[in-house]
Amino acid sequence: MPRSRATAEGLVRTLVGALRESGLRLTPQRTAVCEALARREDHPTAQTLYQELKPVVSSLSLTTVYQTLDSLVRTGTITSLGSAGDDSIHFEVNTEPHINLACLTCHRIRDLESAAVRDLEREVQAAVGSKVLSGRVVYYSECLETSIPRDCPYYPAREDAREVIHDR
Amino acid sequence: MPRSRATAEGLVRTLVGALRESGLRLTPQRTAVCEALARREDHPTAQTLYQELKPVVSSLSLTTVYQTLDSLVRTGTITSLGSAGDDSIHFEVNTEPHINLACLTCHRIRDLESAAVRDLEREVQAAVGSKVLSGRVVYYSECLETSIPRDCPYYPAREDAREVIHDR
DNA sequence: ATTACTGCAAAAGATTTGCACTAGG
DNA sequence: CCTAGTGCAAATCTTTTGCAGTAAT
Repeated sequence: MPRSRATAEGLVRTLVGALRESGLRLTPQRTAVCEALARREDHPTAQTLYQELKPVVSSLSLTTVYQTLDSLVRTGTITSLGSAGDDSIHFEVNTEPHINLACLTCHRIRDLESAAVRDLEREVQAAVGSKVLSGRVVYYSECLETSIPRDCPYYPAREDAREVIHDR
Repeated sequence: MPRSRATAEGLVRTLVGALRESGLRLTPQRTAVCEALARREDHPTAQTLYQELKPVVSSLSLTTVYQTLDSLVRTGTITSLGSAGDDSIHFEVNTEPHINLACLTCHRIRDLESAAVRDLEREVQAAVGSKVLSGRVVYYSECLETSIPRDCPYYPAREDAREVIHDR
């Protein structure tokens, strides 16, 4: 289900707000990154965001994308999911407890609703003295195993297919 | 709870056996990596294993450690947990469904029993058509938040202080 | 005005790869 | 034997850092 415009706009406000509240300055570059994050339905990497934004915001550097993502992670408004079989870090804007299913074929990540994950959060926090900052629940599925690549939920597994699929 | 000798020996057999059954040759280097994995109680990285084994098995290269770990992951006998706040990949020998709690201070990972995680496995497999190969449930806690480093559940970061210090 | 933020280029690291040699089976 | 496996060094690639110029507040 695609994210509604209203939701996306709310997200931008959340992200930008988080930065401002952290005492960080509101630059056009940072705003652009926040907007892209709110707009996208997938789990982009720094490179992905950079490639998307660079043509539009020519005064943008990869360094700033990394820096902004880092700041957002520290505010807790986005989450770092780690690798999805490729070797780059994917980010998650959906902070609701849920399952991430990473496809080792196309390196895309799908979100799954899950009641059990909500229990987990509680379980973990209860078991730990220190504060739990974030968590990730990632499962890996190998679409090639089906012998029918098309069975990959995100088929076709092309690197450039990212913008085509919206199954967040 | 330390791993009993009997368990550790069983583990070595499991790991070595998995390699053999994959049609891979049994070299002293691979055996050494399996033994180290079975012996350790933590979640080592390739570098950690290399540093531990190199003095003993001088004919060991980092390349081989990586290659062996990769093979083991593919057999499903060990799991890749991803980063723990440092930028290296930690491996998990315990394939039982459980929670991994990573400390962002010392970059070590603790295992937590969890009934909910077992439910998760089922939930995920049910929701997906393709085969789920592996999964990881990792939560991050920031011990520094307590302002008392000693509150880190893993403090002090003694024996493998190498893993502990580097804060990229 | 301050001084945080930015882009760029270089650095840092972790992991991978090419290759010729070595040794399992 | 035969070819998979190995070490080494170089290569890759992602993420980080140093620095001097630029702009948000």
